[in-house]
Amino acid sequence: MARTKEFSEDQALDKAIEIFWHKGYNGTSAQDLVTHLGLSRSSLYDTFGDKQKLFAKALNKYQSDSYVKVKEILETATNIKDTLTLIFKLAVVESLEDRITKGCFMVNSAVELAMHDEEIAKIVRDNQKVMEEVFFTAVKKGQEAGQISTKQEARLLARFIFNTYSGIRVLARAGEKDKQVYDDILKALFSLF
Amino acid sequence: MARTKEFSEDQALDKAIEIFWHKGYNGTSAQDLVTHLGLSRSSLYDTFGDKQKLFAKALNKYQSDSYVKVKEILETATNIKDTLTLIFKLAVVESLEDRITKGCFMVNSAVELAMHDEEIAKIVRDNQKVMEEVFFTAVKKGQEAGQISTKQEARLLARFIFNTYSGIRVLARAGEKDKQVYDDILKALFSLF
DNA sequence: CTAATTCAGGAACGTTTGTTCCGTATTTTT
DNA sequence: AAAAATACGGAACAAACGTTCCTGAATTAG
Repeated sequence: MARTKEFSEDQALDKAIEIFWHKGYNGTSAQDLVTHLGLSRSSLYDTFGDKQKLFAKALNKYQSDSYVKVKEILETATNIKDTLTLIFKLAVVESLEDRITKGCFMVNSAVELAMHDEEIAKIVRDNQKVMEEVFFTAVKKGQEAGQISTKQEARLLARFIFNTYSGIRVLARAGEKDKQVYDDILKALFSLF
Repeated sequence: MARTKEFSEDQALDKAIEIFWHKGYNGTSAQDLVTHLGLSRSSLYDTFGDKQKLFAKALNKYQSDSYVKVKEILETATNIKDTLTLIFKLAVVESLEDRITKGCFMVNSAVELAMHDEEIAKIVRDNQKVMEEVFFTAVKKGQEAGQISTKQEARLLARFIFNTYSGIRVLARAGEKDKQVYDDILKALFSLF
């Protein structure tokens, strides 16, 4: 029927994630998107609708990608406590290294947009729900295997893990570069397990 | 020499805190400021310079006000653990009640601007420093009085308190309305004390 | 009362914003 | 080969942006 797209929609979305992650929704202009995605304005609008729709699609992809990643890691883990430690240590390394996409795209979007955009708010809340569930399942498994203390309920620990993660990502976004600060937080978190 | 101002600069700043807190920096337009502060454009710019300067002044006032408040409460406290519990329970109530200025203005600003505005980044980092110090002093006092466990170092606990607070404020900003979620987080936090 | 000063309101500025439209190139189907 | 359909680049759009300037009113000092 017609010409084929010269770009991959998925790759374009990854580029959109990058620039929105770095600059936020309101901080990213249409020109920024054209430049960073390497598409013309028409292709961009023909493919994704408008800026808000593109943002929602990008955030959805980010949530899906990161969810699948964490879920897989935890489901194939033999020692839950060690694996959780690994996940958090990786988050710390990322926080200290990355110079562009600091923090967490989901946390940033929650703070900037959840109050003002119901579609984004729903993505954020859904992410929270499924992430809590992933942690919950993992903690439960860890408790049954005797790797995690049963002093606290699995639900409570799952929620606390998620909350601590959010805090760390804010810290990273604020530019905290002292590894000791992160390590203290991790030490405190894992003292509960 | 001349006419006196018809408005209080301090009250105007409080209004600026409100609107910036609610909408963020990039989400707040000059017209929003004029409308919400009740000043003319000229008065606004004559008094505060420009939007960025007004924001920085507003954030500075917010940090100063909230710092003084927490510091006073903790310094006059007879039981540190109970007082910390009270502070966090109040934060939860605010998170559940407030419909406008959800979350924490400092956390929101850190996420939105710290990477892109060095002046704001400095305010955020300074706030982090002094808040950690307030918590540190309080925890230390609590440990010496036997109100807080000495199983963890005071420095570590102070950092963890701050981090958990950030997380809670993100949760509130995301629109979490389930009190049980907040209570679980608080229960986990205080199980460390 | 006059002069000096600073106020407040609103028009106006040039930019930048997000979005649309048009002309052309390219590919696929008939 | 012709026709249909879509991608592309860039010009063009109105609206909103942050900021400045101009006007006249108000207040105080001399």
